[in-house]
Amino acid sequence: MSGGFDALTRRGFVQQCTDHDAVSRELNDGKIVFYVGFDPTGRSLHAGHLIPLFALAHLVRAGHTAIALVGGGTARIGDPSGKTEMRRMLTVEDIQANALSIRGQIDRFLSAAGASAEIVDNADWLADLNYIEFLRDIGRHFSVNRMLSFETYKMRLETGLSFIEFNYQLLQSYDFLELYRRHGCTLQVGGDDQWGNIVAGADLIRRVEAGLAQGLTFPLVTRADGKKMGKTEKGAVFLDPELCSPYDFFQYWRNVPDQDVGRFLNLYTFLPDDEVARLASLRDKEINVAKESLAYELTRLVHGAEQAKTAREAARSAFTGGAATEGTPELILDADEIDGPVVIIELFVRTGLCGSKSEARRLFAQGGAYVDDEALSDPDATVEPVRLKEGIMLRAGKKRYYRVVRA
RNA sequence: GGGGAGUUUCCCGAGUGGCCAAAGGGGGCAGACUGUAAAUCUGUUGGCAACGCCUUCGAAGGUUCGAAUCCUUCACUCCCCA
Repeated sequence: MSGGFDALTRRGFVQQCTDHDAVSRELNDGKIVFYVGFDPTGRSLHAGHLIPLFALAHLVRAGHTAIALVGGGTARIGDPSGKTEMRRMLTVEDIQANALSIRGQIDRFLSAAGASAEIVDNADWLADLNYIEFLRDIGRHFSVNRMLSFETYKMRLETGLSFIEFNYQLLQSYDFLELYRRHGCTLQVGGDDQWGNIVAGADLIRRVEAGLAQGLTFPLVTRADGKKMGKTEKGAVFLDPELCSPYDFFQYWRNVPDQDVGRFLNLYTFLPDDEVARLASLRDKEINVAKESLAYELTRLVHGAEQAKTAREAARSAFTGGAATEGTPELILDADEIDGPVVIIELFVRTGLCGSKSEARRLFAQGGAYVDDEALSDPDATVEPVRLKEGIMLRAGKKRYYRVVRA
């Protein structure tokens, strides 16, 4: 197995390298140990973490050994890179719980992707560090002058940077050193916002161990329409099905801007190059086929083939006229809470289709409320209990569906 | 430690005693157009038992017929000096 670097390049994963020649040689012809870090600042990974996960899988498939580092130690500090404000501090318990669930997600994704990685937590070596020793052994290698010149700190110097966050780079560099020592890890990969931290780590290894380590970053993916990648009105596109249902996950990718389709197929699927090229060349209406493939492939990797098929079918039937039943979110009403006609506005609110009754009234007034594909305008409209037994399909606007049934 | 500026509805940002549920922009939602895309145009955007009522302008008090706007204390943020 080889050609790891070429594969990454071809697919658009390479943004910057510390030493292009060395990195490409090692990844193409050698077998190395590399690592990528994930911060457990939330309970679930989200769309933004997919790039490192895919890159990791590509490299493992090419014969390299991967370490996925969960930053249970560094999460206690917060990475200022690319941020405008300090993050809310999390409790140690939260971080541990997050770390646990993120480990599971990494495992699940990688096995679906036909790869594997050793998962480590930097809390193991950071949590009990001795401050004085750390300053003497590690801190002395860092120049404040040089750190301040890094782009990642520029923004924060405008708005304010606390000392604790300023230390983040030292800790991440120390991680790299620690993995170099323990596992012979000679490459760190990560998003381009991590460039400064990665370079600092490679420097530290050179200074302390006289060793040679490299770094490689991925582009920070943006959308052609300028919307934030992996963000919807409701929040981030999480991998956890409880935070973002497989259907919503599927729909997010199904609705990506045209211009992004080719690039995303390369980054977010393992479809072979020629298939990607074929799909990416589709135009106009046809491009919807490509979008569906993108959404299906990615949903399959994250949620499994069953969920992916269900989501695809639900989406298809929802948008080709007939309202879907499977895969559409469903609200089940207890029989004993129904004792007469039910006001439909209430149902829009209960299902979460509308955030409040006022919002629901507005929806009705603007002609965006449907029950079983019939537009409703009367805000006082009700449904008979008999009909609820069969189940009714609520719809808000063109894309949001919810099924309501009486138990 | 000293001095200064600030904290407004999802975000940015106006508003300095009644005409303020609070300008404008962004975002969101809905409608038209479409390809479940983009762009564009229109409407809408605190809540409710809704021509009225209730809650909101960092927190708590106070002045006033009446406060986002004035006073007091507290919290947090930023800037300058040490």
